[in-house]
Amino acid sequence: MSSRRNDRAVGIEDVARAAGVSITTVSHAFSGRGQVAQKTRARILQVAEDLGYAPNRLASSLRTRRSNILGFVSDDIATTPFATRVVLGGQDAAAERDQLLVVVNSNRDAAIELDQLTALMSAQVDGIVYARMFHQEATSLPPQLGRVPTALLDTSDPEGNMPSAVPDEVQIGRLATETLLRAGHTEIAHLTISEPGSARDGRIAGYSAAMQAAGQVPRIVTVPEPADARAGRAAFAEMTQGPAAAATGVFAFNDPMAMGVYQVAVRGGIRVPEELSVVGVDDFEPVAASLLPGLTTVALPHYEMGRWGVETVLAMLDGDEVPHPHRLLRGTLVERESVAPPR
Amino acid sequence: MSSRRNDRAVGIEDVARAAGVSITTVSHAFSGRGQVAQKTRARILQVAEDLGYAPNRLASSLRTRRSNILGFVSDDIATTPFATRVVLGGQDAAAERDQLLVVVNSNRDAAIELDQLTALMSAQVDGIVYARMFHQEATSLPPQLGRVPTALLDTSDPEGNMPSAVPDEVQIGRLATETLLRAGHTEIAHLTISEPGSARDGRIAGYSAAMQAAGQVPRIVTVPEPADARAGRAAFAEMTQGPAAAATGVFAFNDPMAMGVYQVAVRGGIRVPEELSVVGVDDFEPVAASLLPGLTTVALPHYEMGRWGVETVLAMLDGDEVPHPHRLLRGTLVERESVAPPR
DNA sequence: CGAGCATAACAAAACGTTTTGGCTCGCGGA
DNA sequence: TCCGCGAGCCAAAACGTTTTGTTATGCTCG
Repeated sequence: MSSRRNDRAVGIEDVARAAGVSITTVSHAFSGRGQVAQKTRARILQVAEDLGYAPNRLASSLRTRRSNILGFVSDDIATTPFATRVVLGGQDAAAERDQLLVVVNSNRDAAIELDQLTALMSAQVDGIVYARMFHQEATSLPPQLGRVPTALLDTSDPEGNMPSAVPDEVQIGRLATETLLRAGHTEIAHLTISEPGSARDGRIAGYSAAMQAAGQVPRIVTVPEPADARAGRAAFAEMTQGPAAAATGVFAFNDPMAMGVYQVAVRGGIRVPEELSVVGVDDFEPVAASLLPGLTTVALPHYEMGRWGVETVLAMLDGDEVPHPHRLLRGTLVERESVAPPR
Repeated sequence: MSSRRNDRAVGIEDVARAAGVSITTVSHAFSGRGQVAQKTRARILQVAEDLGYAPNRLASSLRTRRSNILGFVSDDIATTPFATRVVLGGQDAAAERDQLLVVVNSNRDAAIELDQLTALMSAQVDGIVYARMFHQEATSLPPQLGRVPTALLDTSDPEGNMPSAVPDEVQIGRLATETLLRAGHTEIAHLTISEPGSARDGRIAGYSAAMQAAGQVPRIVTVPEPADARAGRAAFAEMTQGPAAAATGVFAFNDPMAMGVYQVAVRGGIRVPEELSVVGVDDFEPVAASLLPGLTTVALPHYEMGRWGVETVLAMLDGDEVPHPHRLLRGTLVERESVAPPR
């Protein structure tokens, strides 16, 4: 009733008529492309404003062959909360550059993924950022990819044609370990999972390197489970029975595992951080900040990855050279209260 | 090198030429609209397939005045993890109906929100689902809204023009309370926040109603803080000092607060669920499932809200009557191990 | 045997922009 | 006085579809 929903929206022609100029001139006034007198331009803009004119992006996309839409496809946005942050980074970068971001997720179903990719292509997206939250390994990428400028997140292109960004897992492992070393710990255990993967392997490598550099012996405890609180409990329990029982510092593969460590520690009367220092990886707020004491942890560069993804695709569209065909993004330390000097 | 990226994409005209028919006939063959002989149709589809033809949605949108794009605007997708689930519900519903969903979020900044709404309108979205994760109160909605079919989530339209859906907070409060009652508890406290809001108020109402119906006296403990683990700790500590000290069951406003209860309980040597039963609200997996013991909690109908949103907008576009102008969505109980009969 | 009628196909207009290639002034210089 | 030129504007062609209105081709029926 209030708004006249059924009226044909006001178009460039209405503005032209109202301003007493041609369509061409209105277009020029907006884009600043041709020659249009200051006075005319001002009048046109005013009229457009009055009429509430907003250019129809569909039409202009059709003509310019540029939709200003980017696709963001992820294999899992639901179960891992980190996905949210990479999407967020992508959205922010897209918004800054006036692009629309269409986020689709396949729930790890290859068939769905293919459908969605075709849907995106059909919608004439200018580019795609493709994120693999789940299996990070460079398994075969969908063939649809690459018909349009594409950037890869959390995975890489076996053929090396597409730019990609992943977290620098080795640096992350080193940073976590060094945090404990710097606090004065010498007996430091790394609790992780047994299933190989670049996150696991890299963090182990970083941990080992840091320990060796400090002249300490690495002690790695693995459990054959998904990396959650239960795994943390199991790993910590196992640690206290083995050669790493004397550890005063624990580097957990991720925050949920660190949470598990807290749980068995508190039950065993072990106080964090007085008797046991722990550091995690993720900075998954609802967990890390809620823990008591707050968990010191290495934040993964998820937001940055998202940004990098759309910025890179945009750069490719502009014809720019992509500076880093494969980029490692650093983790950063978030200090809370779970690390203290050993007694 | 592999794909010819710069070639003009194959269009309907290429298919027509290759199949030896007119553009019109190709279009008909795809849409099933006009009269086209079975044989011709089959040939056209085959040719299209061979050529890898996919219709240009931009062009068809322009012509049909239907973009098949929906906007999903949320005021906060980042900090609340629930947002993810409503977005997911929306995405699934959109994918099923072959719509693209553009998710934008304003981080609670009204100016940004306005920009994004204009961007969406300019992109000719067919409809909008507008979610208010943050302040649920029906504060003034942006005027841009309603120029296009719109559904509201987690808020409602003061003027009653737009359909909306919110969680049935009263039912949720009642369900949580009844879970404890059913287990045999009679002394049940409700830990919540002091700042009014429909979630808080509704859950209090549901709690009180359930208690009264059971002939028990409601005991509500409030703390003036954001509803996180810290608040849970504070509320539980306060509870043990007051008239509710004898409570054997606790209904926490949400999962993080329940987590806080766990924390002070374990420190006080109170065992969950043997000596204390607790139920939360959210079913925020990474917390609820990780807690030890697993938290029994009422899952909010977020995924359903997301679905409802896009389905409702789509129904409006189809000209259907919307059956529930304002809809209450029920929470469902997720049973884990934090509830047991009192001793 | 011709009128009437499906069926199958097509040409052309439209959707709302951008862009190319003019056209028309008015003015300065020769 | 005429030419050349830049500034300012415009008409029309594209972009890739859908849809409207038309035409051609048999067939059926009276």
